Amino acid sequence: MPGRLPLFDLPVVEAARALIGARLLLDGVGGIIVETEAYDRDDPASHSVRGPTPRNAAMFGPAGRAYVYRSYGMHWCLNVVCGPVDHGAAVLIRALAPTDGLDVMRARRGGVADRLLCSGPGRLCQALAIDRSHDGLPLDAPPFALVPAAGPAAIVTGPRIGITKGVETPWRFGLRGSPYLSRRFAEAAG
DNA sequence: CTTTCGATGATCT
DNA sequence: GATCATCGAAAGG
Repeated sequence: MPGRLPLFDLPVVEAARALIGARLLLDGVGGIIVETEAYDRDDPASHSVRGPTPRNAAMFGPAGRAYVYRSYGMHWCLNVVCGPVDHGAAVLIRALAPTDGLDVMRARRGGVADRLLCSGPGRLCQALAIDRSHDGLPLDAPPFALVPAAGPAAIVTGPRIGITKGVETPWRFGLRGSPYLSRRFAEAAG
């Protein structure tokens, strides 16, 4: 399987950490992943908790593919399916530090400040023009590209955002100090 | 600065 | 019919 990345096969929480610092591009447009969240198979917050459905089918397929779904009727969200085949776990990509195709992203995002181009799961999908047509596609092959981080990243951890179940599980991960996070992490004082 | 709230439609019960 | 893995504008301190 050419181009397949080892991190795809990690347990989903480890994969969510490993994806921090990786570069994600679609048609050459994108940036460095700075924020992720893990969603596991029997996780009350996960779309996969009640088993396969038409919407979440990609979560139960091979790792390394995209799971794209519509959120609140108007946004798209991108996940990386991770773990064993058919396991039903995925990493939500929540924010990028934009590095490639800035002008394209600015146009798609209606001229917002650069720090808001990809600082949120809905925002980054708008900036990269991700939609349902990308559901199930491999993320390490065209039109996508996914380049792992060169070395270990400084990672901050906290509870996931916007959910009503599993609210205390600390499966949100961010690149420490990045100005492109969708929200700040509550870092320890001192 | 913070909190609140409407938009908007697929998905699942 | 209820529930959203969100965003941005508006209102309040």
